[in-house]
Amino acid sequence: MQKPEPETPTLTTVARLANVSVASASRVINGIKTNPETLARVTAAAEAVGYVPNAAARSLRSRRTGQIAFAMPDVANPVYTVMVGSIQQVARANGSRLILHSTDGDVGDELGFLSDLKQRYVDGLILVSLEFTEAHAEAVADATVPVAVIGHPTKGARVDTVRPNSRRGAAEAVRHLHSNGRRRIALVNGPERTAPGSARKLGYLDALRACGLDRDDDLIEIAGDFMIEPGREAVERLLARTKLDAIFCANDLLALGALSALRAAGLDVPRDVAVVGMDNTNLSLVTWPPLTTVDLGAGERARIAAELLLARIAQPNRRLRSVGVEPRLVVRESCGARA
Amino acid sequence: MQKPEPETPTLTTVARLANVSVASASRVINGIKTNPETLARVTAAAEAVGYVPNAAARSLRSRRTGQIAFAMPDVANPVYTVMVGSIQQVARANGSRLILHSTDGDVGDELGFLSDLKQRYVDGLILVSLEFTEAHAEAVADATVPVAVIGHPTKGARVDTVRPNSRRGAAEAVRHLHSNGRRRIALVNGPERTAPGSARKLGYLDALRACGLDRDDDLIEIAGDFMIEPGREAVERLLARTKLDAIFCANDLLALGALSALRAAGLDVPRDVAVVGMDNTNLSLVTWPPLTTVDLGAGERARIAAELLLARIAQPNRRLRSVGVEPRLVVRESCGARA
DNA sequence: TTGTAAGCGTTATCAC
DNA sequence: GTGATAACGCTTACAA
Repeated sequence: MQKPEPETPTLTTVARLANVSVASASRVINGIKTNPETLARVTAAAEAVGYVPNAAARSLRSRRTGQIAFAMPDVANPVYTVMVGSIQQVARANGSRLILHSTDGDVGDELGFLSDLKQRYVDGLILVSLEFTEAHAEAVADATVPVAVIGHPTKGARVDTVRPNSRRGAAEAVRHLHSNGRRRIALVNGPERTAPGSARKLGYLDALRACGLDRDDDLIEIAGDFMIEPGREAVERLLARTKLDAIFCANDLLALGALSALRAAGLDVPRDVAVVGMDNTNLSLVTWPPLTTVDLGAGERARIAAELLLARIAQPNRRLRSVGVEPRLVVRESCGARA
Repeated sequence: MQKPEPETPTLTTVARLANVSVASASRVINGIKTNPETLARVTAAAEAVGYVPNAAARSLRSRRTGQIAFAMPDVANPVYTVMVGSIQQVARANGSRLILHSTDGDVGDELGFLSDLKQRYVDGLILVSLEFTEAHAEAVADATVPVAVIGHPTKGARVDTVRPNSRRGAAEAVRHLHSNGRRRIALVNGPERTAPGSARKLGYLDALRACGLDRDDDLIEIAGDFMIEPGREAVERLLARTKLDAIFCANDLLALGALSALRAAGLDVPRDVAVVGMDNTNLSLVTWPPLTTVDLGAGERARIAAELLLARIAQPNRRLRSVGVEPRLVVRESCGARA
């Protein structure tokens, strides 16, 4: 009962069947204006044999792959999931496919991926890098396809950029805590060598100054990573060494860890300790109590980055652009006023 | 200051520089055994000009793209995020790239994607379909590249398959509730036309029977989708019409919605109402109280699917395989014993 | 408007 | 082992 295995039809097959040249067939397939007569014949022939153009041949010749890539630190962090959704929408509207790559925040892996771009399997890349180095700038420079960065590239890097303003966002969060009567406000940060880590610390310090609070390094704790478990451990260390009535966490995952550590310590949120996170991920809605957090516009940043990238692919010499997206405090129950 | 734009080097460039034929250069690049002398020369030349093979040309000739695709219903559901991570590991170990596609559970979109496969931009597909129809089976049949399905394909579909056992998982969850003294156990299900929807309902009914509980359709509510908000609404409807002391939710997202509705109604979990979810997503750890749930082995299923797919790509005529993954109840605080 | 023909950059099949 | 050379399936000048 083995089927006679029909050869996959090529453009030549179609052309022959329609009694036209491959050139004409190609034109019809690509929607280039042609005589209605031949158009009909080619369309019919293509339909008849179930013709589908071969992607490799097409991109070899046209130098377009119809694919863009998105490289991010961590697929499991919902903030990037949101970005993926956003980018996929733009890509789909453009008829492009999306290639995903999770770098685990590893600089070496990022550089490797940038270098892979030279294979030209993709028309461009959207990169989220927590730690954009000079090496990144160089890798981008000889990448042969355009790169759009979400984050903070080094000065002079030839990339379109979408910048969050997490410094201001962090400051807003801390000021909010202060205005609710909190005075011992801790910072649970991720690694400070990263762009988010350094910006959020600066914002925290900005706000302390603005509120007339003294900086107390006992209130600053660094988690090994922007993730739940490190967040929990960081808060355990904090609780062991000092008193506090509020914690600003550098992202929502850290905040989830914080909530869990506080609960384990028998502390009530927000009565004893208020907590604020950052990113406004869907997780912040399902914690108990619901998490006050700072929305850095992940979906919007990703959408803009995708649009910038597609625009540059279409027009490689346009001026570089850099767009900022402003933060927005989202108040929920995790940081009510002091009892 | 415009650089003189060095042409992107091709294999010909390298061959000329190394004073060998393109054929030899190609062999070296592909690690085919050659005279150490020429090997050295080619390697040096390639290095010197920064040669990188062109993906399109390569796959046009070799009929391999080095890419696999993963199509799932919803990027935002953490259960699929876990799968993505798992698949990416296997793909990376194999030197393959991963293309992601979110179908929104839309059957039409799934069929469209299957049909796109004919463009051959990918060596194979891993598909999660909630509702695998005859049309899917046909689309797969003339797909020109292998497909592995996570879920329940129709009989006779020519695909490697990884099956969850959510029927048994659901039954286990409900039996657990019963053994904790619950007697009015509700089911919050997703659409029953889907495979998970129908399997989980069957499991629920199995367990009722096994525990000697009567079926009461007032205790069964269907959410419009396997998501948080529909889960919340479903529970509101339930509470409005009947008494209950436990809810089995067909996935974790529904359970999050349930927790939120119960809280809003002033009910304590687990004292008044116990809740069990399904999928053991990372969300189940961060709710309050932490969610008892059924692990259907998402990561493992995805890993196996990826391995089956790669094996078939390497060996298209091997026997079709179908692997089952068994569920595991994960007990947390959301369903303690009756007070 | 349509056809002819020249590649795009590789890999694979041959002789040598 | 190595080198010509013919594809792979398509797009695109250019000529008709």
